[in-house]
Amino acid sequence: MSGYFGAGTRAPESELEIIMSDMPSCQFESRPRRIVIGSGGVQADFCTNCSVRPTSVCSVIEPSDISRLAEVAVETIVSPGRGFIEEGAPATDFFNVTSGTVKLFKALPDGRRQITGFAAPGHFLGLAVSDNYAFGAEAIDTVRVCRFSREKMSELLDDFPKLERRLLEEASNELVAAQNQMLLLGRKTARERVASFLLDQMQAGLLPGQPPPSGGRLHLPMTRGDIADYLGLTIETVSRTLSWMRAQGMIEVGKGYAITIVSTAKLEVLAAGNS
Amino acid sequence: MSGYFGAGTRAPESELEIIMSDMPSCQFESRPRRIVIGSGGVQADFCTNCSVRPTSVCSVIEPSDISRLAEVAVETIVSPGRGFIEEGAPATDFFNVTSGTVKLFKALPDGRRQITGFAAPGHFLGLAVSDNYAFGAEAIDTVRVCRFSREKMSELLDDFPKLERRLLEEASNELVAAQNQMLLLGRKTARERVASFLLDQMQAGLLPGQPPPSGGRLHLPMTRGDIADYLGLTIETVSRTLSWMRAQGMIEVGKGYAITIVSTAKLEVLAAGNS
DNA sequence: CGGGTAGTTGATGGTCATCAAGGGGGGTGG
DNA sequence: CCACCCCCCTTGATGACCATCAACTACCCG
Repeated sequence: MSGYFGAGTRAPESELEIIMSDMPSCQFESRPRRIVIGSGGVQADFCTNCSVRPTSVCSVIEPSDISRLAEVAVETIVSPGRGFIEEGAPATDFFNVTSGTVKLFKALPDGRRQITGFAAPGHFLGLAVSDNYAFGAEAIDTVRVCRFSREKMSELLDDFPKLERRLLEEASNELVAAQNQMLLLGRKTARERVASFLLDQMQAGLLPGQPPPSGGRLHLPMTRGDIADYLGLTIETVSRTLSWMRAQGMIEVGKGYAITIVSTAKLEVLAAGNS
Repeated sequence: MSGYFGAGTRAPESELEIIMSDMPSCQFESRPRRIVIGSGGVQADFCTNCSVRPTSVCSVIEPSDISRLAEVAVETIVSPGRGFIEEGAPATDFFNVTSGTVKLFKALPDGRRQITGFAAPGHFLGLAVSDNYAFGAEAIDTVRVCRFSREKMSELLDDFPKLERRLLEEASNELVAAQNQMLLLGRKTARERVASFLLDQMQAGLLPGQPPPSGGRLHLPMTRGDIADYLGLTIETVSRTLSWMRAQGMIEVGKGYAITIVSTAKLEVLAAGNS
């Protein structure tokens, strides 16, 4: 319970904590400054009213047992650019994303970085057998997560076998995604990678949770740099490829983080591996 | 039970089946010709004497319940170059590798292939939520696998909660490996990739199961082509890189599939990301 | 208005893929 | 037994794709 979450003092019964952004850029070496606001008894409806419960691992807990869940969950707000899991640090907690988008990554000593995935609301984080986190996690926009201590989670697993099966399902899904990403990183060209990425993002938007399905219009929360680190490319190549796709009439690139997919068909041809 | 395993007739009580290599090269489109040799009642010691049980998921089943395991397991021999899981085919079975090495892969329509992992004895295959396999699997050398039908496996999971936890552990380990591989594929140079691969292979050799730990001497069962498809490179680049490492005094390249690691330290410097 | 971040576009170069040729080993059949 | 073939591997020559370096714009915030 000490360890990564640093030197802040926390009333054990608190139910909301905030990891503030106190530096302009994300220097991961610095510990996040945690500020606790609000404290008091645990609310019984804390989980009942959770917007992502239907789509998250928590859905397997019966309503009658929800209080058990609420007892061990600590809601945490992480501001944009803030890291809340440090690669290699002792793995003390599990997390469940309830809003916002998280990037998961691994890094080499010289700073090269690979984003291994983006975690949207409903996503469960921290599956690792080792005592240390195998990856880092950082908030892209403002993120809310439910935090569970490892011990408490272990107790929950003992009491709710369904939870374990659900986690296995979650892990299996991630494995499939990881295999797809390996194919992308190992064998696809830059154009194919970007096309695959855009289609995946559209797919993710159509799923439950997340903003409503809008006709080909994407609002990507991540920067070009994040996309590059996810696709194993550079910022420039991502930018150039998007420009090329726009010139081909496949997409429209709006201001900020908006991209509109004009021709899903053309992108699919690309993503499947034709130039 | 029909489906991928083709048109062979099998006595339901048989306990050993063989997937023969009946073609010089591995044409995956052809169904493996399955020949059943030996039949009769299930042996109680079938699993008790299994060499990989201590290191596989089966280890969580108590000796008193071992017969339950033996009832649903079908031992299968797959000859070199034979595929026994086809990407996209209905996922009817799970597998547990008991000897030999398996390559797991995904492919693009034009034939580009990415090997997502090698499965050594003790490895559990087939974790997928979907009704179809997300990857293909092919024997590198002569492989023995224990095959479990999906339904029977599901029953086992209901009866042995420990099994589920063990599978979750297995999946988590694979996820960590997949994340490492994404970092490798997305951000490492050819030299770094090959160095990482050699070190990983040495590590795998030191683990329980597998041949005994020998001083830096590796016997890689896979071809250069497999290594290339695993590392996202070409055969030529793998070959050139190995030659370069030999010239640097890092390794010795023996005949066949033997490689001796001379300087682990130099390889580690490389793998961590220095040129 | 100045500084910082994010993005786009251009010029150039390096890393690795591609094309090509040749050697060595294991299998089969004459 | 040797010729032949096929596969695997190695090494060389060339070129493409994408990274790197660099300049410029837009935007946000003080």
